[in-house]
Amino acid sequence: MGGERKGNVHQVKTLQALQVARQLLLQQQQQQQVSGLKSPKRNDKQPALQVPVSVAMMTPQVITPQQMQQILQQQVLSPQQLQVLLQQQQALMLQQQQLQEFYKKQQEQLQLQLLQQQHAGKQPKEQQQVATQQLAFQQQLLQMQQLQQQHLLSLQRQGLLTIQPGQPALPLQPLAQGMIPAELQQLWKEVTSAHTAEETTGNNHSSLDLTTTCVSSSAPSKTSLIMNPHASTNGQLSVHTPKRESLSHEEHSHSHPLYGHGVCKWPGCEAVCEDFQSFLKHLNSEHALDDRSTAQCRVQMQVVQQLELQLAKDKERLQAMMTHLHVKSTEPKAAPQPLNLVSSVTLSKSASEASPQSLPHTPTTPTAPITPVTQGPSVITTTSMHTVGPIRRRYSDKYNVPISSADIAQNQEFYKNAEVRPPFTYASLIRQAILESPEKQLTLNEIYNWFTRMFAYFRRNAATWKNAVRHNLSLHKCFVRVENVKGAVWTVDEVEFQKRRPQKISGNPSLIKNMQSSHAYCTPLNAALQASMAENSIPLYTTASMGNPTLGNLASAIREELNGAMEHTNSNESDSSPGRSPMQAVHPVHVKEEPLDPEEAEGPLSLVTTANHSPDFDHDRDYEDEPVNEDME
DNA sequence: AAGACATTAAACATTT
DNA sequence: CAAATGTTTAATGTCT
Repeated sequence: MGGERKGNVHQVKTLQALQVARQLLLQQQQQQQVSGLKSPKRNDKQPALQVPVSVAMMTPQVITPQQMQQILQQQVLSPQQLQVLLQQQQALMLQQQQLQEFYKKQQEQLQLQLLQQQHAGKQPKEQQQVATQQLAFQQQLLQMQQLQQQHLLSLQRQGLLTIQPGQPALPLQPLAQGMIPAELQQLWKEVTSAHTAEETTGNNHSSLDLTTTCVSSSAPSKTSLIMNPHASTNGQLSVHTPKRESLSHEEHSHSHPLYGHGVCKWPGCEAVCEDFQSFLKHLNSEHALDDRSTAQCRVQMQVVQQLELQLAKDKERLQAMMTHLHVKSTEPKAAPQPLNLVSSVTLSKSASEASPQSLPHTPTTPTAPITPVTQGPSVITTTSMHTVGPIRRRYSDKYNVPISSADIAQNQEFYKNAEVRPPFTYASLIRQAILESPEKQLTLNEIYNWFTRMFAYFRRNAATWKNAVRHNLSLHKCFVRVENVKGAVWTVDEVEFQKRRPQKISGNPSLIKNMQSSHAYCTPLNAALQASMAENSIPLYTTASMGNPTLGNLASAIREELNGAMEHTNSNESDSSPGRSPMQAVHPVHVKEEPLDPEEAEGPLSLVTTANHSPDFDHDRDYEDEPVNEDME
């Protein structure tokens, strides 16, 4: 039964550092989330409550803030994404405000009527009638709001969120506590019941009352998640009017969360209230517990929920990252301690076990001698370095586990900074370097640069690995040297390259899988990718064309849905969506069939050359200047 | 246990 | 000539 992974304080903190925006909304929850943790899964030896704490402590020690930042920036949410999110929210707020104003007027009139009637005789029945009228307005308003919300949600989804059907809003309570006064808590409950039900279940509108009508609906087609962002599953705002009966209008407002700096903090309302009294007055009059407020509240809840989900995911991811990093090397340079492989063990649980002291010495971890790996079907690809190819399995992977790396981008970043030997063969790396270049050809020196740029590990022992690179270039037929005006450049003969792959990795399906996942998206992009895919996919599949990318997307979409990971969509190409059947290997598009003799044919590369892949990246260029390496050896 | 590959190291050969 | 590039050969390890 598990409780998903629990959030960890430290993670939250880290996130905050980077994402100030989110912080605002999350602050409250964060504290409560910690306390809200329950059922600490099996933690080896610590009491449940300690878990989060211990983890919190560990982080800072293990990873430097800079590192974390880098990681977070790339992985979790790009600043752009954040901005988008923020903007959207703001937009929503504005809209709400406008609507409110409009609505306010309407209401005022009604209120007047109400008052009159009340005056006459406090007849609840009459009120009800009036209320009915109000409902008409409210209904409209709600509809509009819902539409807005839906829009927002869909946007969010596109940009960075996925709401998991299976994951009911995390800690609801905290949420309520954090920002909703007592009276609203009731409201919350009401809403929640229906809300959660729908969130989790899908749509059962059974409980809807007024507004429900328009919104929601649309059976969430999983496939559409990615492809049609508009059909947002969560879009269903399932408005079920809480016809709440009695609410304690006695807001024990001590320090009201809705009041601050002399302004009403009700979403979309910024009414200025001189003092607390006037605020209360305002609150009662303008934000009485009516349908409008309810709707607003709901919206807010959604927002919060979204954020919470996001946070949860990010946390999880962060956890995985930390675990991963913790395992491999604590810090880029001089990593005396052999890192503990500990954590990696169970990603899911990582949190709990992330033992307290991240100190160098491995804690009594049970799973001592484990290789750093994740459990599931992990992948190796890297965003930019889409799949490098054959993995160099050596000491480590006896345990058949492929290599960790939840996120590609991660890896890349990771290798860039950590002096960890990349698990790929020289040949693969060289090929990767070449294919990544706009011209698909590099001079030896450029290859060197790529190595040093992409891998911290290769910033040492230059003589050694450079020799290896040279050796590989000469040794393997797949690398073809092409004379050039100002020298010679190296290119890759994909056919040749593939020729020798077969027996190698064939055994590892997961790898294959991985590779492909990345294709789907970038297919059109550059041949390089395709080539890389081909490489992995092994000759066997080569021919099998996957035809429509739709499938790919679909598959990944579903996949995503399951995993619920998809925020970093923006990385132009590539995307790490694990999963995909091996048979869908995409075959290299331009690949020429016949292996020509590398001997005198300078054109072996014909396969690749064609691609005029977008020069989007010139990044290669800028490295020449910097002598980076050399120094050391 | 053998064979295929990788990685390293190093001797040479060629170019720049 | 020195350094950068390329080629080769060999020893050693890792897998399958």
